[in-house]
Amino acid sequence: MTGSPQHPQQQQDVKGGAGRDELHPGAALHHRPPHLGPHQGHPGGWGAAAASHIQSMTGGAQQQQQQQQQAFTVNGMLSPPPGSQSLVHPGLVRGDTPELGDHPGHHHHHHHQQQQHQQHHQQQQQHHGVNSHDPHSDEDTPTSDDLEQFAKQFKQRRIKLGFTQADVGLALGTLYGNVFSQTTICRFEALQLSFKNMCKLKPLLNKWLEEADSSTGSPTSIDKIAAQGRKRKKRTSIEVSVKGALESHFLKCPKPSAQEITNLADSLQLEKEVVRVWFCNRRQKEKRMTPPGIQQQTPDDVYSQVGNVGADTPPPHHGMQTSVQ
DNA sequence: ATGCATGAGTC
DNA sequence: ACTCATGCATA
Repeated sequence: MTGSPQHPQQQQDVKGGAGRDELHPGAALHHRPPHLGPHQGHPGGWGAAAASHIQSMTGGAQQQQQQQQQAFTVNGMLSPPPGSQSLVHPGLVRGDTPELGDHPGHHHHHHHQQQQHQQHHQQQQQHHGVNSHDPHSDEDTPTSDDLEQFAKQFKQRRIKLGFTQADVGLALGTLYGNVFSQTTICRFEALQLSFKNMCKLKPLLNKWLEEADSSTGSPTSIDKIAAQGRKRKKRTSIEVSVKGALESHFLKCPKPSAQEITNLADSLQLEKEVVRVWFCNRRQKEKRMTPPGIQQQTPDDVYSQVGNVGADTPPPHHGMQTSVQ
């Protein structure tokens, strides 16, 4: 056995078809210190929402868009833990805006509605009177809507250019010195990062877009940074039944104490660390732009609920649907 | 595309 | 110990 560990890392990206060689960053590297914006203290829940669910397939320039849809109607009316900030569940419904960069000419909308609850404001700090509301400006802090637009456009162009998410990650390394994995790029496109994180990555990816666009067909020097030599714990696979139990507890108490965790771990026969990490990750998920529980409204669905219009459309339905794709 | 995991920075 | 950014490994 020769032992060829071939790993079919097939991505949904089409590469090679566009005759893509190594892209060459003729702009060399600008040393840009990765500093975070001093604003946004803690975007625990940015509670931003882009309400736009009028999906219309105009034309045929519609790229494949299949995102995750964790079907889990979470926190319908759970009791907020004392002392902790109440979980704001942004009823964020991602809508597809048919107007993308490839559609120059008509741009009409802008309905950014920042629904902020009792939480302290954490974003949208535009003063100094130096910035205007220009969605194309990369100077001011973008809004959730802008990020959505950008992410969509980014994915489209990336695919069009024949680059994979991994390629972009490496390219960013050559351009800025900051390499990113396929995972991060993927999450950016899927808006699965926190608002703050999205804002940080947007300029970089935007720059990459310009570069890739300018030097179309130009070669690049792929930098392969291999800094791998760590003993990473094997990924623990948690059974679905156990996951269900964890989720149930999460709904009750998203932040269990150490004792609770120990207790839970014992009940489920899992390591305490595993349980602790699970809760941490679960909390992070809630804070993403596309929080679990949201369901994308497909054009078909809009007809299924038209019989409910006219009222306030109360969402007191707490059903668990296990539909993941 | 996503689940589990690591580590730096905070509280 | 938690949050937050990020990624390896895996489905």
